[in-house]
Amino acid sequence: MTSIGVGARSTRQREALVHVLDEVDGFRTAQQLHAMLVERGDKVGIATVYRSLQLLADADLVDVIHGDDGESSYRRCSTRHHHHLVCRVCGRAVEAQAPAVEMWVDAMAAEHGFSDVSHDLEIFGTCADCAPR
Amino acid sequence: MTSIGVGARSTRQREALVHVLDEVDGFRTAQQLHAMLVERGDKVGIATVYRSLQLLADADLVDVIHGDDGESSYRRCSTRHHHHLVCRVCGRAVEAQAPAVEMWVDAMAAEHGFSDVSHDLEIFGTCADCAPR
DNA sequence: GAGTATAGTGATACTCGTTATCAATTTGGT
DNA sequence: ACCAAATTGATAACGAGTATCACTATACTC
Repeated sequence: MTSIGVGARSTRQREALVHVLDEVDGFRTAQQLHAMLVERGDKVGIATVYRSLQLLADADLVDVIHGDDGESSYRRCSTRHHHHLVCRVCGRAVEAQAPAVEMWVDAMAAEHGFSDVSHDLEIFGTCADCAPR
Repeated sequence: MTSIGVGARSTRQREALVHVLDEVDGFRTAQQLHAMLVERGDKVGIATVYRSLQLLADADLVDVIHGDDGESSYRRCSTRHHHHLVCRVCGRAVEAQAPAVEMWVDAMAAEHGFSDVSHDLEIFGTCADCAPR
């Protein structure tokens, strides 16, 4: 059994990436994750990091957020639908569910005749640890 | 008085961009807007389009959304806080306000000790006109 | 355990959206 | 009209992410 997905092979590189993802509880960019792997002594190419992250994302094993600068950040998380409260400074994230939001979104979309609806809600702030005293 | 912001000069290029933005009610990428300007016969460099869009965005005169592919789209809109229901196909957007969401977000952030909180909520779907029959 | 089809890897070239550079031009105020 | 400062635009540069392709590792079969 692999931690990646059905039909995907278990390789040293993928295991290492999953291991690193499990070590942090915040969002990290592909480049940051690659740097962490190199620092740990795991030799993994940057292309493999991108490919594996895409696999994980497709399997809903990691969440992806798109920053204002267009760079994507990744984080291991639960598979059921949820939103994030993300620290702008350290990337630490808190998962949250909001049934009220889901309902409002669905009603909104239905009212305007939109189908095949999805949504994106991310909350950004500065966490207590990173706040200037 | 300029339509761009305080301290900014009113130039032919900026007026043309604002004009084009007013013509469409959906989100458009910088490249699409540039193409529209060229088609209209307005000679504007692509760099100026990017610079002007950034000015408008900083002045909260246009909204920006970041697609999954990292490309940004822009749309002229009201200055007060709101969310969007955006058609994936044609870019058409409906503005909406959701006090319930705002309240949930604030409560959520306070509960976890986050400060300086902002949020992003975009709803994507296929509008009635673009839906396959 | 050896053989093998095939998925995965990685160095690198490439794409493409966006930003920086900088000389030439335009604007707003005097 | 004059001038300082802002703006423009052609183009070079940048950077995240993807495609290429020869080589390697994995999983499966016998």
